[in-house]
Amino acid sequence: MSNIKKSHFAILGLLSWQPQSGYDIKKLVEVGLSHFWNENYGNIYPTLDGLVRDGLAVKEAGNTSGRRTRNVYRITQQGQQLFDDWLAQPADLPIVRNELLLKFFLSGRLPNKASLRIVQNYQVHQQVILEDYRRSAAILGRAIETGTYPQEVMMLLNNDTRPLNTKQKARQCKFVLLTLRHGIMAVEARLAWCQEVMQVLTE
Amino acid sequence: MSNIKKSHFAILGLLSWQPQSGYDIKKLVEVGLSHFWNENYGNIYPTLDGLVRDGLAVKEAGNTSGRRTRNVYRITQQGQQLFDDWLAQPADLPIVRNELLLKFFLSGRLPNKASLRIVQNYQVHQQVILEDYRRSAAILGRAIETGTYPQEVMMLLNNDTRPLNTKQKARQCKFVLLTLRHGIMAVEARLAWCQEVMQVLTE
DNA sequence: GCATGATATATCAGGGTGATAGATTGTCAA
DNA sequence: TTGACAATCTATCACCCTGATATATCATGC
Repeated sequence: MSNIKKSHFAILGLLSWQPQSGYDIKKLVEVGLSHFWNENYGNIYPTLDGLVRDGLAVKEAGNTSGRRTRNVYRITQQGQQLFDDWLAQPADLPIVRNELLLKFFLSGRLPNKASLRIVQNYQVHQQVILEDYRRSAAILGRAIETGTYPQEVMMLLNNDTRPLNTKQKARQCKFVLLTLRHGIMAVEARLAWCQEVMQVLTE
Repeated sequence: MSNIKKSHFAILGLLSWQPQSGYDIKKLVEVGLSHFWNENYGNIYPTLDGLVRDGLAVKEAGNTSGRRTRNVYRITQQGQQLFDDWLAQPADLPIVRNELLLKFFLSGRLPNKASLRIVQNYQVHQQVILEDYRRSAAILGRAIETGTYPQEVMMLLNNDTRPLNTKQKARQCKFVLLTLRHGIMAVEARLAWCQEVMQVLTE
């Protein structure tokens, strides 16, 4: 039962965050949640259909302001109830699949130079990601401090059209920022590991 | 092409580490690699069959010292070549699926108390894992320092039967320890995040 | 002798994956 | 204005991967 329909609940939960389309969900996960979650179309659309079938969400005609028709999904009270139950359950441990670390581990048979090359590659990639995260965090932090939400903030929330009151915005900003902090600290830890390993392997 | 046969190469690489059975592979991954990789039987056995079919590994009758027959797989030169090529390719970024963080994120709609409960749950679990990792790291560190490899070390290497020379043992210990350090630093970062978030949400 | 647990192989339904097709609309420059 | 291009949005597919479980053998201890 552990992994069954985990994405099911994830998508349901994202609808509880705000009503949105399948495309919005994909974007939101890509932009703001990518450091700890992922979803793809092949899963999103069938799941949304399933949610509607089970009465956990309803399909609405989205704001067609000039654009093509959007299917916006809104969570129902029944869906909200089911999601809240799931939220109260203990969660499984994080699942990590780190190909770079696997390569490092399996490079032990070769000379140190090969292992070092892998670590350096790791370092470069994580450095880029770190700067990206820090930039986003700075934008969010500034928005929360000043209480102003410019375009670039709303893009991080993937919410450039729907009106929200200030309190909602501040709350959303806060939780995106807090989870982003998790991503930043994870990346910093990886970079510290790179430093440590390079020292061990070159001494 | 990104994710195709990633496990394929992982298993091939584990055979390059040392010849072993499907059961050994499962154990090795569970014991020593679980913080950054996972494999399961449903994937291991078909993959091993495939490797043999493609001439990348050979199936040998394992040491049946009292036990039931073991199918031990040994990488071929062709397999080694293919694996080394893969090792030299740049790796994809780490994939993380953190259900706890997802729940935290989606609990923003509720009072702080709900979010705090999730973080506390996270903290407890990671604390247990950290102590476990630190225990293993201490054992490995002692073995490398002293050059002695007691039973408990060989269990961490999942190698309690096959004879290896001292140099090989030391090398294996070193790389298990180095990757374990990655796990430790990742868990420490998560715990630091818990601290930070609890402070923010209670102030 | 018998319960229990470790060792070991194998299989399966179905969940999850990336890639991509296809349709529609905004934009911007030539 | 027209055409190229990017962005928006829905949808589907083959295949990989997952967890759970069935089956069998052997060691151990009581």
